[in-house]
Amino acid sequence: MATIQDVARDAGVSTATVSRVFSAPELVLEPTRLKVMESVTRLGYEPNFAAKSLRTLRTEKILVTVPDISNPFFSQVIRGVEEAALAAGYSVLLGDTRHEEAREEQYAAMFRRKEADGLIFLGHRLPDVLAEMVAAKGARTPIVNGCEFRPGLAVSSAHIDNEGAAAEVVEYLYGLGHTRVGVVTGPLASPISSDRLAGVLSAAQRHGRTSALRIAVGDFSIESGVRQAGELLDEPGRPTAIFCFSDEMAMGALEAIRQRGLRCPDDVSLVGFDDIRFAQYLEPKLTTVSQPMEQIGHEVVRLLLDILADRASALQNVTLPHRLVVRASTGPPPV
Amino acid sequence: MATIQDVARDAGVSTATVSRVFSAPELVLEPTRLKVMESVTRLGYEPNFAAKSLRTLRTEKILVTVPDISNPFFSQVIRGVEEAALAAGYSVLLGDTRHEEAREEQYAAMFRRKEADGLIFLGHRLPDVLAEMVAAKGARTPIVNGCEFRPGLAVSSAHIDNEGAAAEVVEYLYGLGHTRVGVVTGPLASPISSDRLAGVLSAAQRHGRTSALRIAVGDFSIESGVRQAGELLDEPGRPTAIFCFSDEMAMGALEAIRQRGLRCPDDVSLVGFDDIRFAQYLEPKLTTVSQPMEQIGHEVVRLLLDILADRASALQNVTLPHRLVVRASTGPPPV
DNA sequence: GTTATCGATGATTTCGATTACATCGGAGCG
DNA sequence: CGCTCCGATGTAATCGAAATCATCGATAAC
Repeated sequence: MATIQDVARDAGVSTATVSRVFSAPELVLEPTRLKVMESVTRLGYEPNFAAKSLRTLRTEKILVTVPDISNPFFSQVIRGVEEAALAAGYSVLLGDTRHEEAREEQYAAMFRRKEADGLIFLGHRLPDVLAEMVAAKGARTPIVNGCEFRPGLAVSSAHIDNEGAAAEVVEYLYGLGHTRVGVVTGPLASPISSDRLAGVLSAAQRHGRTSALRIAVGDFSIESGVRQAGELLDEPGRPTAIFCFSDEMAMGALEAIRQRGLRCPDDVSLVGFDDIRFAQYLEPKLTTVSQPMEQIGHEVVRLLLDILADRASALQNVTLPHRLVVRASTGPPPV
Repeated sequence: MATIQDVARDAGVSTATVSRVFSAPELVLEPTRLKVMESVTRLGYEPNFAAKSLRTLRTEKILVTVPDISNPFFSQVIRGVEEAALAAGYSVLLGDTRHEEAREEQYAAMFRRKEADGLIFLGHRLPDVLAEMVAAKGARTPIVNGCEFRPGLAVSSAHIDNEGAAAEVVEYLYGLGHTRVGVVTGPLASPISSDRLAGVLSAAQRHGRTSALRIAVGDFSIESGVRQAGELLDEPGRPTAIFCFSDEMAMGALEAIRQRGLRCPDDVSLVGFDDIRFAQYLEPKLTTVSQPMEQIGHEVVRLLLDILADRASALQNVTLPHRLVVRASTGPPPV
């Protein structure tokens, strides 16, 4: 592959001029520019990325870590990230952490090695080395959190009002006449789960129905939905409505409901969370909380670009709008 | 951030020794190594990636382009790619092309700029600039194709026997007694679709039932499944079985079946393709062709690593095993 | 005892671009 | 007419690590 020297020699100019043709064309005379461009195309020159990066200390890459790329919720967020990043001239380095701390740290090391200009993490944990960076550089650290919001982390973030959304769901179920509500949460270590649970509890409290709540802890997977919803259904005083903290778990719950010969929503109402593309094609179509997944992706990139461009002075924790989408999986409780 | 010079000074050795501690520790005496390592940890040194990359001409990155990351089939393949790449010390640069040629070319340029050591593309198109590289360097070009197989492209690939699998499905349906079979394909420009269609046609021919076939062209999306399957169902002489070339389209077909008050499999049998995680949680559970998605990801990385390590002399087109998974969405035709 | 050999380490060049600074010729001004 | 200034371009330092080649002391061989 031709280098900038080859082009300079071929065009009879200095390397500085060739460089300027790319990075500041207004500084070079049109005839010179054309001469250079001709050599560029003839030799098939492309600036070497590593050399440029070494000199400028910029990689034009964003590292995105995600707990599970095969989860449609995350892959949709990633899609938004990718789109916004590309539009701003950045490309996306993907890290699937598989919920494992070891991998999170592996990617943290990549970031420290300056393999990316910024980091977007969609999980809830921030490896220690990165927490140190944040502690040292504060709001100027190019690290942003997506989907989750944990105040202690001291990084900017974009997410929905998880607590409010969950409360809304419970209010909605109470409004339909349900009293015994089962909840399948995600791992409680993540704010995404604990915030939603807080919303559930506060709604239950408002209605004095805390004791009629049944809580089961899942892990956002379909299988845990089958299992945990199944346990709720098998308890005496079966809930007439189940609220799962992800659509995937709701798919599992639907399976558990069917396995027991029950019908949804006639015997058990079901609510999911996320509104992944498949939610509206389930049978029955799933009532769920819609999250603006691509928008979260866009927003999180915007926050990061602000930091990278030194436009961000303070932390920003952006709350994006959610929406309860009522479909066919919910109805009044059986009489 | 500390540089190699800082460490060398701090440890009282030359930069060469520090470098060796990382890249060839067996060449340096244990006491020296420990002394260096101590400085490394004290200063929090991490080798600068761009500098290393410039010198070695390697990026330890694999660029993966995919037509749609939010498609569970692709995200599962990506998962396999990511895993295998990480295990080999590579990280993954993700490119979502959204089926758009412009984006494919944008990523092709990245590859030419040497932002990645190798390219895995999961679509069916190879941008011209890359085709030129392949033409020039032959089987040593670090470009590999996943999921699809187009002989003309002259790159190694990993995929299933799409033609055989599709033929198998049709044979299975004929075996159940179906005679009028509808097929919803993907875009015929991609071998993934045309190969499967070829399989369908050859099976139909063997049974002399070509004229009873109904073909509709979809685009792999749920919505196109609803639409195209709907059209097949509305034609006179409604098919008693529908074969969709993706599970997502089968989900759409299921919706179309329900919209018409028909039941699956009693009135219409349904077969999908891919066996995405959700297939077995649909109602009815979907009969489909299982593709080893993560394995395709692993294999494609292996092929690429072979090329990068200069172990690959000839093109390899690896066919991985598929499996027809019979579930509840298929049965004998109505009497 | 001299020399070839080898293992450990250091000095220096190199990778390919960016960029601060230098240069040079011509326009503008008094 | 001479000086300043400016626009266009060139020169050369620089980014941080890797790798080649040089060095030096010690050991082994004869």
